[in-house]
Amino acid sequence: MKYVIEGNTITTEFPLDFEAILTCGQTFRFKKEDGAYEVFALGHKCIASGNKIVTDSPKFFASYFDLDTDYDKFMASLSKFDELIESIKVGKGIRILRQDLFEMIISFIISANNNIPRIKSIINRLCVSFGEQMDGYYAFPSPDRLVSVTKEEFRSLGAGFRDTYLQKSAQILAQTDFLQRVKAADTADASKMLLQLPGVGPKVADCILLFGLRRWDCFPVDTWIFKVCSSVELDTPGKVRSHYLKRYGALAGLAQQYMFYMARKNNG
DNA sequence: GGCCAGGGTAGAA
DNA sequence: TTCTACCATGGC
Repeated sequence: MKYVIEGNTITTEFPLDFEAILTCGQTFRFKKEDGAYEVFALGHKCIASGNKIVTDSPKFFASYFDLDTDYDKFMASLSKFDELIESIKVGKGIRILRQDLFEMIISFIISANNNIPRIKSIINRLCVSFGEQMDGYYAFPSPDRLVSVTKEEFRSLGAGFRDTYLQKSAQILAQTDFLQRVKAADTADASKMLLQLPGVGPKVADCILLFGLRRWDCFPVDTWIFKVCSSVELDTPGKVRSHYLKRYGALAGLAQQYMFYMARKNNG
């Protein structure tokens, strides 16, 4: 896989599908503007279209978009499962973004029993209200900033009943060495740790593991995935999860992204 | 107007 | 251990 950084522009020699990458549910901080995507992560911004990424932070976004990873071999490996062939065809441009752990924890606590347009707007208001002002946009707020945000302030962003979860989890993340310890833990231990955060249950923990810690041996089961994957035998989210985790192994998380993307694309 | 959204929690059984 | 009621909010 090859790409070139010249000045503030990254040009890849392979095609990129930003629509697939950004709308498969792993990030909420982007908007489409004149056919291109504006993408925000932590305190960075880029404009992405075609095979080009324009940004003041080219090295950051080369890593963010995971440009050093060859996905062809993963797709070839997963293609031996018949049920995935269609969704891989549809979502073949998907890449798993390398995102910030704290940003993922807060974002996916907000995602619980919520819909994607609303999650995006709540996170946007969170950044505008508490994030550092950059050049024409706002950074994702730091743990040190969110630790002093009140329950009422979280509620006023539209976070609803998630206000106390956000407030309590922000305290833990800002005032302990939780983030460092969970990064160092193996997937099983990291999962147990994440489940102890207020507002983090099995599904949110799996999303944080996959998107914030790059643990691909996870299979988040939300309502969309459950609709597609449940059956007479697999009649609970837990059964769906363990079945596909065993089936896809170290590539389960990537497989889940293909399935999620196609499920949402087919059903609006 | 009821149902749904990238669900989790507390309390009951 | 598993089951239920409840939790804000906006789009459909």
